[in-house]
Parts: sequence; C-alpha cells; structure tokens
Amino acid sequence: MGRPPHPLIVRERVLATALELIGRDGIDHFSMRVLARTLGVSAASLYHHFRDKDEILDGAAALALELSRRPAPPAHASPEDEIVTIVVDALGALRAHPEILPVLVRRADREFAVVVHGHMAELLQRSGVPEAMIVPWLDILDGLLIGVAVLDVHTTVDYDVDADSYPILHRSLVAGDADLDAAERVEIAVRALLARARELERAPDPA
Amino acid sequence: MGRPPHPLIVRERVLATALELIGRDGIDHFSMRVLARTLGVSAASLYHHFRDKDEILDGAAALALELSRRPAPPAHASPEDEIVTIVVDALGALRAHPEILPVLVRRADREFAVVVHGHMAELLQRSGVPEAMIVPWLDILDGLLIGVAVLDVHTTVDYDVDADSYPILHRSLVAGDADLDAAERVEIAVRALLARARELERAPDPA
DNA sequence: ACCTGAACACCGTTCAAGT
DNA sequence: ACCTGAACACCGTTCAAGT
Repeated sequence: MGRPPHPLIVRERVLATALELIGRDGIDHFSMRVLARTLGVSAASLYHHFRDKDEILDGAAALALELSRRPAPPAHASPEDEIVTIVVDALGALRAHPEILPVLVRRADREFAVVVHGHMAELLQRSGVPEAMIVPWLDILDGLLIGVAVLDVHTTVDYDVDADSYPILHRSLVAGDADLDAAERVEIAVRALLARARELERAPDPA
Repeated sequence: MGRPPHPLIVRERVLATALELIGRDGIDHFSMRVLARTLGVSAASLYHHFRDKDEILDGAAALALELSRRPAPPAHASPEDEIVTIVVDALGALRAHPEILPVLVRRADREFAVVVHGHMAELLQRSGVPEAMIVPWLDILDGLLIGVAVLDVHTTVDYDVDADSYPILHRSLVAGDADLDAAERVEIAVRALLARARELERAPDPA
C-alpha cells in the first residue's frame, strides 16, 4: 500500500488497544498479529513504532496504572491515614487490571512509582520514620502491596484443610469473619508497619 | 522406535531437568522441544506424562520450593522467632530460583503452602492472635513474602531521583545504611506485623 | 518515513502409526 | 502402554519492496 498521508499507527492508541485486548481475552491470547488485526494494520508495521513486544506490554502496564490513578490524594489529618489511602488506592488500581499484573511482576519496572514514592517519603518522615529507614520501609510497603495484589487476583478457591492434621488453621478458616477483603487486610498491615516504623530508630543488627 | 522395555520418561527427571533449564537459560528459552531434546526423547512423548506445558511449569515450581526447604525448622524460644525463621527461609527459597518466580506468581497455587500454613497457624495462636484473625494474618504474611521476593529479584538498578523534586527520598537513598538486605527487611516487617497482630482483638470496622 | 506481504525460525499440541 | 515423525495452526521478528 505504501505510506499513507497521515500515520495509521498512533502510539497511545496501540497501547490502549493492547490493554483492552489483554483485559478481555487474557494475556495468552494476546499476540502481535491479533493486535495488528484489531488496529487494522499489519504486524510488521508495529515494529516501526515499538522495539519489540515487551515494549508494548510495558506500555500497556504503565497505562493501566495511569488510568486507575485517583485524581488527587485527599489531604488527611495524619500522614498515616494518607499513606493508607495511597496504598489502598494502588491496590485498587492493580486489581482493576488483573491480567496486566504478571507483566508488572515480570518486569518490575519501579520507575513508574517514583512520583508516589517522593510523596510517601515525605509522609513517612512526617510520621516520624528516621531518614535512613525511609527507603527500606518504602520497599516493605511496595512488597506488601504487590504480594497482596498477586494473591488476591488468584484467589480461586478456598483450599480444603484437613481438620485433624491442622485443627487451628481449619477452625480459623471456617470462622465467619476470617476472610477480610484484600483492601481491609492491606490497611491492617500498613497500620501495623507504620506503628512500628515510628518506633525504630535504626535497623537492629543481627545480634 | 516403539515402546522401550523400560519407560524412557520419569516424571521427576523431567521436572528436575525443566527446573535446571529454566534456571540456566531463562524462562523465555524454555520450550517443550528444548526440554525433550535435553531428555533425549521427542516432544510428543511428554504429553503422555503431562497434560500440557503448564503442568510441567507448575511441577518445576513446586520442586524448586521443595528443594530449598530447610530440613527442619528449629524450635525457638518464642513463636515470633520461629515465624520469622520460616518466612526468611521461604524468602531464601524463592530467591534461589528467581526464574521460577513468574511461574509461581502467574499460577499462585497455594496448595503447596498448606503444610507450613498449618504450622504457622499454630504459632500465630500461641503468640496470642485471635483465632478469627489467623487466616487474614497468614494472607498478609504470604503477601509480604511474595511481594518482597518479586521486588528483590528484579532489583536491577537503584533508580535516580531528582534531588530538587524529591529531597527527602533523595537524601534517604544516598544514606549509607538505607539498603538493607531483603531478608533483613522482611524480618523487620514480620516482627512489626506480629507485634500488632497480638494486640488486635478483631478487625476494625470502617468507621 | 511509514506501511506491506512474504519469509524465517521457531512455538504448543495432536494424531496415526509403530512396537 | 509408551514413544515416534509429521502435521496443524499458530508465534515474534526481519526485510526487500512499495509510495
């Protein structure tokens, strides 16, 4: 066909289409050929705009996070409440695009988090965390967030536990209020971590 | 060639070879054909022993966890110390096979954890966690473990932070003792969570 | 510069055929 | 029962050729 008067391929449209296809049909059905067909172009053309398939996957993952970002974090009374809000919002963003999570995990590009990290670093300091420990606590909070999201997305079935072999686990599983929502669990965990982060002056040496 | 006098394919040997190949060449280079060639059989034969490729990946992931399991968890004075040991050991297991982590995350088959969960449920109870909250705390600890492992495996570069835009984050990053080992971070976090888990009688209602 | 069809070197999986 | 070669319907990526 040759070169059209206006470019047929726009980067953002490609990424939005990729995200939509992945969300609708799953990551296993996503291919360059399917994406190209949906866009009405040839698969080869995509390589004029993206280095490879991974660049498209990364872009779609970044777009997913961007789309589910809350417009503005509300200013709360305490920095703790604000941190909880940020983490719970981020969990919601990850849960809104479960199919993109494996991509995020596989690449774990943390650049996207730098803005929210800058803000959270300030909040941690205001809540009394010593400066040298701010980055470790950010890492812990990040890890908690990602891990809870990963487990939550795959919550397929409540696994069966033999009552005789594991009596306590079994009783806790059948207890009614045992299954909190992931957002509630993450809030409990974040508050627990922050309560301790304020107390610690420094990491304890392995004595 | 036809049927040999003794089976050429043994399930455990297939999984061990798969794990080795994935660890050595990466998950992207792992294919049924490569696995079959390494084993000296045809790719088609593998389908007589495994339903599909996913079953092999799951088996290899389970094997990785099994291999890195410590022989016996030492009986400590306090249940808290024992929980920390279990979680830190599990982190070591995950870090020993970084290439298998995406497989675990993608499938998140939690059945493999039931034994250690049964034990940890008992430890949580002994450390004073109310029965109805044991499963939520197990979920939180699982999430923390997986998330920290995921982030640790991909710790490619310390990202650059603009000192003017994010002064606190920047200062914390350049502070010398800011980068604790993942095992140290997870220990700090687990102790913080346990300290709080003992106090809480019940999940706080969203008031 | 931008897009194309065709080709290359792969995939996972199935299946009739062999012993 | 267990293994095989060949085939099917796909992949990601490259590249000469078109305008």
